[in-house]
Amino acid sequence: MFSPDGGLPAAPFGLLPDGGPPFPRGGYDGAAAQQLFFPFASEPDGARDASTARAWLPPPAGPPAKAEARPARPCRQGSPEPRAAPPATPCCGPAWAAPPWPGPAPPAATAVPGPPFPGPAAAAFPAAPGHALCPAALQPGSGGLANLGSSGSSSGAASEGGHSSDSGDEDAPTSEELEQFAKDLKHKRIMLGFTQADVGLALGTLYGKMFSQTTICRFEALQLSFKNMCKLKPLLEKWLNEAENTDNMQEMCNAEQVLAQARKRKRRTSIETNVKGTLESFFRKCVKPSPQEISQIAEDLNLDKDVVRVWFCNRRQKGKRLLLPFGNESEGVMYDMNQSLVPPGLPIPVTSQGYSLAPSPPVYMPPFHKAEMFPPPLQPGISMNNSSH
DNA sequence: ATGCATGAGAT
DNA sequence: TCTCATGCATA
Repeated sequence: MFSPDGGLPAAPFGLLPDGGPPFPRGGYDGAAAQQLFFPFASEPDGARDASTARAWLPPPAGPPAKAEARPARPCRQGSPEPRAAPPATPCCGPAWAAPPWPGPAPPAATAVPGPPFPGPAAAAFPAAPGHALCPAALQPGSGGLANLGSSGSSSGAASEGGHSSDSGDEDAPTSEELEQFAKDLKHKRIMLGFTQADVGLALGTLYGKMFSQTTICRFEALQLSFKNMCKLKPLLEKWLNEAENTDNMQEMCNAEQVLAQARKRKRRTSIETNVKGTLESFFRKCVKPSPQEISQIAEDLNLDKDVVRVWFCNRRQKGKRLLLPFGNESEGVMYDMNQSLVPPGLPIPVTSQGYSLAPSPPVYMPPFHKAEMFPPPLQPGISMNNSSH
């Protein structure tokens, strides 16, 4: 384990004079705070322990028992995911604190102008009995999906920033609905014997926009932005409806889409734990170091500059998931991503991965305001200048 | 399930 | 150059 205090690899960085703000740059502008992420921590290990498992309890009716757990395994095609055994006991709820999303449907909804998805979902998609499951057949008619086909890139759907808080778009699901749906989806999916990868593939077959296991996983775990969740929900809703009403689901999954993604991807860098710890401490000092600073850090840590840059980007993204958004003061934290994330006095939990997870259970973070922001409460031992003595 | 990477669009 | 959505690769 890596302890930020003592164990820190003597960070030889010349930068970050212990005194003032290590990095001059400010960072998070309003925009950052806008894209709300679910605050539930979804840390790999213990981070998400029992203590946080509060939000969702197994459906009263004893979850697994639920249904026609059809033995038939719809589609098996190398999806690595070990078809989870029926959740004998839903002990695995991704404990996530009260939905941090803004109650009133945020802009996102606009992205999916589709039908209102009435509670029971799917009404819009009568699960055509003999549905050909042909992508084309399912295309847009219904409405919202059309949007998806596009880019697949963030802005594609995200660009709807505006949202005309009136008229027909009031159908943006509430956080509760999303939460419930995600839960439902996962449960039913498992009951039906599909893996997350299967679902992602099926979406491609059905709607021409395929998603990875990762995305489905994140959806179920509510680890996407509210906007993103809103965008995907209709699709998954339809998939679910299809899956429950058709026997040909296999076909949808089988999708010959063996997309030859021969795109050479940079080999994933594996950052050592202690190095991560160092990066983490830098992050606590400044979430958005300047290019020069990044270079410096990279040099000091013997990492590629891009690796460091990307690390910070990802860390910021992750950070948003761990923090409650502004404007949610009632239960949230007013962290200022510009600088430190660590409130004074609060010990910094460190995961097995050496990450400091400010709020394990986000809800526990005492609310405080920007005004009360403090200087970078660096851990004594983490001093960036290796002056631990 | 999640860490690191990519790429489009926004700034 | 950043954010955001997304995915490959891997723990």
